[in-house]
Amino acid sequence: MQNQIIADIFSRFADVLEFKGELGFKINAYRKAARVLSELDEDIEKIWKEKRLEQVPGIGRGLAEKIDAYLSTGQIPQFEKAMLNVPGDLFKLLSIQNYGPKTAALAYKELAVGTLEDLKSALDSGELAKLPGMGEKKVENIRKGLDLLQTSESRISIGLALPLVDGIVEFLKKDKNVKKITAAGSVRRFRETVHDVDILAAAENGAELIQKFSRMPEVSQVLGAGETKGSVVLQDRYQVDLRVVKPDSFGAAQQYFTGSKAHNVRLREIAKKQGYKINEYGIFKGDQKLGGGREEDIYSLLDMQWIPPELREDRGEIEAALSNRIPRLVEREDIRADLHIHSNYSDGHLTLVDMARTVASMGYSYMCFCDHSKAARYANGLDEKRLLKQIEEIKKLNEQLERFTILAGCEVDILPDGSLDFDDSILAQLDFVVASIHLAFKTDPTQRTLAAIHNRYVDVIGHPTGRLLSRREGFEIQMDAVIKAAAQTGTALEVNSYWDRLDLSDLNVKNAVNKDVKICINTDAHAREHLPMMALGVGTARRGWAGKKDVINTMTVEELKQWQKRNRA
DNA sequence: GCCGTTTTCGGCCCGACTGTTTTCAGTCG
Repeated sequence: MQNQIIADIFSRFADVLEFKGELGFKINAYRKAARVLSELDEDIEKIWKEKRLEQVPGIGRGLAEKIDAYLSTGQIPQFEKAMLNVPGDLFKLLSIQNYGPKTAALAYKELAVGTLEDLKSALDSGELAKLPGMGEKKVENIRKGLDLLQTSESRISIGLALPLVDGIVEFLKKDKNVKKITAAGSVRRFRETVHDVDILAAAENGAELIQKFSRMPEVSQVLGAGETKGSVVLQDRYQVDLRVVKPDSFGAAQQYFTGSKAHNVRLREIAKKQGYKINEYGIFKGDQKLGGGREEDIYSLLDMQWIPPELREDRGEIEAALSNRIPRLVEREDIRADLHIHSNYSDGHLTLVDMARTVASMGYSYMCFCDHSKAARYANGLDEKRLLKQIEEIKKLNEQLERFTILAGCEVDILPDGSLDFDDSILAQLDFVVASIHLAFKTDPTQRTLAAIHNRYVDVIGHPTGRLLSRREGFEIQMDAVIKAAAQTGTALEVNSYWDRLDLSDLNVKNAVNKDVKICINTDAHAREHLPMMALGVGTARRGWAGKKDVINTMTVEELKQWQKRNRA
């Protein structure tokens, strides 16, 4: 798929246009096309061959011609030409806070600032300060922006951002001035990684609260602090923004600051057509404020369903809400079991009984131990003998339990030749089987996964793409083929909730659910503290439009056993 | 650049904060 490559080209071209001072609308057109392309589930090359490019939203005649040029010759002449007179490091330079396209263009023209090193020299020598419109503070802010770029995390995993938000919310909640407070932005939408953390509060005295916020002990830098908006850096790494509004605007502000930007733009266009105006203070007709205290006010006045935050990405949710087709998404409370949990039989930290007790205390009605198989030597994987011993121990534990069931399963390795690490005669003795790739990532992961899907005992493919958000791309696996095969056999695909995995991703979930493939949301917990990450997996599944019926671990244990018969019979 | 039950031309979301201004431009979300 060349979709992402072309999306990146358009996105870079938008930067170039911005640097050259082109019209904002044109720049937006490129950015929108880049976003649509990167989220498209169909191969752009196929669409191109079938001459359907202009049917893709955001692609018109001009961009279709550029895609055509790229796919036939590997080049876009306009882009090559436009690249000639821009700084080599333009894309890095533009990512510096407080150093926008206008300033970058001026510094390039006057001082030939083309790289991060050039910029640092121009700052140190005082040359930058001599440019028109530059003052002492502006220069200082650019220096801060450059420092921040080099020290801060560019994107934080949702698994790290959520606890950060919770901590700040708890701290600010103690202020009597605060009427309401909540996460907003991409954290509320449960994006897998976030650029910064947004918090929204309702209070009468905004300036006072923002002062308190900017003086929190973890704050290492204050980027701004006004009456409604404060922005700080925590521990030199994480940017956190706080917005404060009056209580009667809280709902409108929640809508506004939850985004996404693309979602909001669409919503405001619709509002405008209907004669309304939306901003962070409310929804208005003329000078009259019609609502804003509750987020539902906005959507209902526009004659559409309220949209869960996880769907607000302009991926079809607005059309669905206008025609009453927003699905009832899976919720954390729907999850009856965690079906991929490790014990100290392999590389988990707890004994079977200790882990089972903890899982049971979380309100689940059953669970499954899935320890590693023997090929996973680094993880103390189980051979046949130890696996059978574990099955026996689980049987005995079940005899002592009421109203909670432990399933005996395994996370069996998919070997480089596509076979599984245990024979079918062993797998047949298990209650539940997750099959995963842990080694030889470059050895034909697609064919190996397909082979595992076709094994009658495999219930779920574990972390199907193998990605680690902070460390590595997934292996090169053809998800469309995997989804198609899973649809045929009824095999489920895992949403692994571990903060660094979130695998499947939201878009892959959406594609799978569209093809009626079942999802299994698991924590892959190796320790007690991993269990609450179920919320991250549920958030990811919701972003993929998954409903309760799409998720197998919302079933009762009896229903699950019935479901397994589709293959095993 | 895209797009069209107001339009094939003329629209294209809306506001806060900062700094350097003396009424506003640049940046950001």
